[in-house]
Amino acid sequence: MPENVTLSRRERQIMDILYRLGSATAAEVQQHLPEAPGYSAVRALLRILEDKGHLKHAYDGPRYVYAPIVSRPIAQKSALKQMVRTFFDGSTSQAVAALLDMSAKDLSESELDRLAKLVEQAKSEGK
Amino acid sequence: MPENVTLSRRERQIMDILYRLGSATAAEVQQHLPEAPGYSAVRALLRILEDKGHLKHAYDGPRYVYAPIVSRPIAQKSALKQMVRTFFDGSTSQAVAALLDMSAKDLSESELDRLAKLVEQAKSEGK
DNA sequence: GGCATCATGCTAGGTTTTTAGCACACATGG
DNA sequence: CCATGTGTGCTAAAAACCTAGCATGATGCC
Repeated sequence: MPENVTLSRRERQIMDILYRLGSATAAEVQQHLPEAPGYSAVRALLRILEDKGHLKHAYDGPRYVYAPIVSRPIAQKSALKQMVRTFFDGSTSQAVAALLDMSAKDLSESELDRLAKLVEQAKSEGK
Repeated sequence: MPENVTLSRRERQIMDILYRLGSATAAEVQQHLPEAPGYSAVRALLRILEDKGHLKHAYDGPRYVYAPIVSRPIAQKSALKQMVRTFFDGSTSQAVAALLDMSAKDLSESELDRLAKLVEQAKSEGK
């Protein structure tokens, strides 16, 4: 379990990439890093993250494939909580409103229907 | 304008606090920092953040009150984008769904109504 | 077999971050 | 007046972060 939640700059960048990709090799991580450092540096950081308990590696043939230890759903939840707390005074509905406002035009009809259903469902559950 | 977006660990913590509080003195920031360092250290970091263009200070009688330069709405948007991209494959509706799922029980009737309206509105606008 | 290739493990340094401490300025009240 | 408390600016050094380079082992191919 990752006890130290405050990651350094590079560590956070790497974790973000891994959550985005699901899992990745050192080379892939390197490709996605902004202002990418050398391959060695990336590997060293991956090892550190593994030591700290944030990552694990598996073998894909000859090389390592790294993946976060905390599952995506859990990490999502924790990130959302942090976000709502920091930027929306703890108000989920404010956050949802901002999300909708931000990308209303990108949402398809069916996605909007799905969201409407979710809101309905929340209503009935709340009663 | 803040050109360097990648903040260090402490810098990010401080910016989060300031977005949460709106504005704060050095002492207040210190109180909210996890594993808070000494007062001097906090002030030094605030000065650095100001140099980098992330913060500005105003005078509240004898002391400084710091506030983010990038407005909350803009920062919200940017943080949400990052979040959706990292944890939800770029899908806003997935993110909304997760938010609702996470805290459906905390939402009041009226808040849910408001969200339903927003979804409706997005629908009509999208057409 | 021997050689290139590609992987990992490790470690030493350079750089950045983070911190505490000191110096100074300005109020306040005994 | 002058001691005291509370604020800021600055600086040096400790700590953490980040990086490159080298050693080593496995694999594949000529």
